[in-house]
Amino acid sequence: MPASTQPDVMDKLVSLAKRRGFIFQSSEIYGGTGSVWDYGPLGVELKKNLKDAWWKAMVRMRDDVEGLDAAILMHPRTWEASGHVAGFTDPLIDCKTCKGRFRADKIEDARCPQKPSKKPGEAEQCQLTEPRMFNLMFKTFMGPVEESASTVYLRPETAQGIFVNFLNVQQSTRQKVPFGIAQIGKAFRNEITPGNFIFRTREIEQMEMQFFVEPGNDMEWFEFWKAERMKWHQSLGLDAERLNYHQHEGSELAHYARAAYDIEFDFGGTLGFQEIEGIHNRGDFDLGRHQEYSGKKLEYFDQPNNKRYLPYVIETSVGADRTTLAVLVNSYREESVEGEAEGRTVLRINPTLAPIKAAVFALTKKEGMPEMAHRIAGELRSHFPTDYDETGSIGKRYRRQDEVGTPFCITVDTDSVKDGTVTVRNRDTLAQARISSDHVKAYLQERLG
RNA sequence: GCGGGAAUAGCUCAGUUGGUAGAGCACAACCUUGCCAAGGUUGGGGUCGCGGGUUCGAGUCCCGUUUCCCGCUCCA
Repeated sequence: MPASTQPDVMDKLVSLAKRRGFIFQSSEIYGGTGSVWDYGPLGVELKKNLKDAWWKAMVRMRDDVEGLDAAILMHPRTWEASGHVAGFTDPLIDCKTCKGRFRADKIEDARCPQKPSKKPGEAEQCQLTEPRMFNLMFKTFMGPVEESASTVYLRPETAQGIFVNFLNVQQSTRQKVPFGIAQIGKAFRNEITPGNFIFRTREIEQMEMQFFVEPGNDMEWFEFWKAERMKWHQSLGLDAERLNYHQHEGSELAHYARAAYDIEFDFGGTLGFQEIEGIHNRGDFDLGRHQEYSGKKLEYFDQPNNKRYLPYVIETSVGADRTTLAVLVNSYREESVEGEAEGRTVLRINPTLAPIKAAVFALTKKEGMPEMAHRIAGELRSHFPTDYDETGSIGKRYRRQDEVGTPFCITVDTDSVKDGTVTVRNRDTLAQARISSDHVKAYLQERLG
């Protein structure tokens, strides 16, 4: 993992996010809930725009990917088949003396932190506890009476909802392999060490696509999606030099994976490069296991070639929360303005993702300016999120909008009332254009994409 | 989950040897100005994370707890 050369803006971003209504800590008035966050008025717009951009790229623009929205609660056997009941249940051993913690199945490799030359248990002061289980899946009950209800889990990943619906989707849409199924949804993990704002949380939103291919074509499609997904992140405006691939090798590979790459983003500071998306070749592990555990055949029938096989799966899995954070980190700037003592804080967010697209100002509260500005704002609002502001100096209002990444500000002045022209100010260039108020909508639509 | 540190207004912080809380910025109203955070007046907002204890009296001392940060561990 390359070291970060980018500044650490996380603390400033946490503060800005709260002050301006992007992200709040969950249940704050009760002291907060560990590593769970709420998206405020601007945050929900930003995240929704991000999810819409993904959905458009993965589902709407492709005829070989279908959408799905599977339920969070699934049959408990799903998680036995997927390997989560076993894989999520690691017996851990603590050392009371050296304060170390080790996985019971890895204890042979581990070294005692207090006596690195020895293994835990060999160092004379080491006092090991009995192995304890840490299940990272959230467990709950289905049925009103707890004692007689069945145990169910909040899904720790969205992928299994796609696998169990593989034939439903294939048959209902008459898709032929190769094709994919995409979905956006919540997943839940009892992370032992969450943190870093919305980077690692216990309730996450994933954007996943499982692409089903004929065995033998899998690595070709793996390379295709690996490249495709990198291009997508760059299309969001994430800087190319802040993105890189990380290949999983050997013990890093998950139990299901034949090949895996992460796309990492440089969050700056001590966090540095961290995974925002995983591209995995899962082979036929999942369909094979579900076939075995359910007793239902999940094979695909290739009619022209009269072949029957379990498809291999290329998975792309991106965290919506992490990518939202990446967009915020990437766009945060503190800039000096020529001739100004105070600089400005600006989010240079891709206009497609910006929570507010335009803000309309009345230069003063006199001479019919507020009325005209309100009228323009009202017209724009039916096309995209639009803000109205008439308080404070004009410069202050520009700064307010810069801070939340609004691409365009429209100002109504005394001339506007007379001749119908307004000033449109560009967030990034600070350039001002004088155009007819009748053309504002078209002007913005052209530039917002 | 373990060890260490922290928690006072929306934000950043001050608060003396224990004596019932302040600043700057932000926010709201009004005046003024009028195209890049100008100025003035006024105002709202904190039972000092939460719960106990010691004390005549606790933001301050003690215990517990929650949350956050750092380091382990974990991230299948």
